Amino acid sequence: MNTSEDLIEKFRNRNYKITPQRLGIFKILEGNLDHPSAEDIFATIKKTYPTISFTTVYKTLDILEKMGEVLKITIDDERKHYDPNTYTHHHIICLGCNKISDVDAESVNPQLPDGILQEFTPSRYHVSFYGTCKDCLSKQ
Amino acid sequence: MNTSEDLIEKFRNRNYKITPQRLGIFKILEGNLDHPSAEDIFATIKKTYPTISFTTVYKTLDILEKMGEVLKITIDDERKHYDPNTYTHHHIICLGCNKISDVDAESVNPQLPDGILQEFTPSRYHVSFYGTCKDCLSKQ
DNA sequence: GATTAAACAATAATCATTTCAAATTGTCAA
DNA sequence: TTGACAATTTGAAATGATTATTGTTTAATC
Repeated sequence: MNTSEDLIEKFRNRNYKITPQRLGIFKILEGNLDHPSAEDIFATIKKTYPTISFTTVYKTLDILEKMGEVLKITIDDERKHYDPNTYTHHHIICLGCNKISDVDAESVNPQLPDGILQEFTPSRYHVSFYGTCKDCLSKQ
Repeated sequence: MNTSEDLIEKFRNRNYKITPQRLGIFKILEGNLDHPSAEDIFATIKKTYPTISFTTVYKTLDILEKMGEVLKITIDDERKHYDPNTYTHHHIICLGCNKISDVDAESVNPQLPDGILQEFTPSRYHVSFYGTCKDCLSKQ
């Protein structure tokens, strides 16, 4: 997973400018395991950078996604989430509170049947587990 | 997978009315393997039922989803898709043309690690394979 | 056929996301 | 260190998917 410094370096390599806004977003993403939505990130950065606009957040996330430095997760019906951990892994989402947690890739091992391989060339895959978390279970 | 008659029966059991519009939607879904979006379904039914409104399509799909008779698929960034095949299975999506195809469940067999099972009670899972289809591959 | 609750169509509202034009700001060379 | 320029930020407005509202119509039941 990238540190802010990694991302600064990678932005420089592509001649993208390092602005305080972008730096703030990098810091929020650094080591983040919470799978924040664009709105979450906007709300967080606004505390230290009150004038930042939503557009800037979206654009920066878009750049990061196109660079392959964050993953856009579409497991939630409501909104998209961003994940700075680009190493192959999977997710479990609680149907009660929508919290998303990580599942390591090694243990999960889905197989693609031979028939499909003649029609498609897969490049990656993602497993979404749906269920109920401990907290939501105890509330029921 | 449900036939129109199955859905009529299930609607009756819940005291939902059978209208020509709903019947039209049932027929479109019957045996459908194309994973249509709400817009696709709207466009199709409009040919035989030009006065139908978008709202009616959404509401009917919403009822069907809540009844568990169709699945709402969120694997496409752009819009949601509906799948009348509610038997556990998975999907492969072409990154070139966004076409979604089915993958049978038996062959795919993801495992959820023990550690996670103490935190979450999974109820279902879904695997999304991403790749390039034969057609798009030949175009490159 | 009359009654009534449910479903319809039309329209407006909402929500996440994108686009746009103008103002601002990093960057780099002088 | 400064100035120029292109990239970036901003705020507002647009978009596209989806949901809510509201009168009108209709399916189901008698």
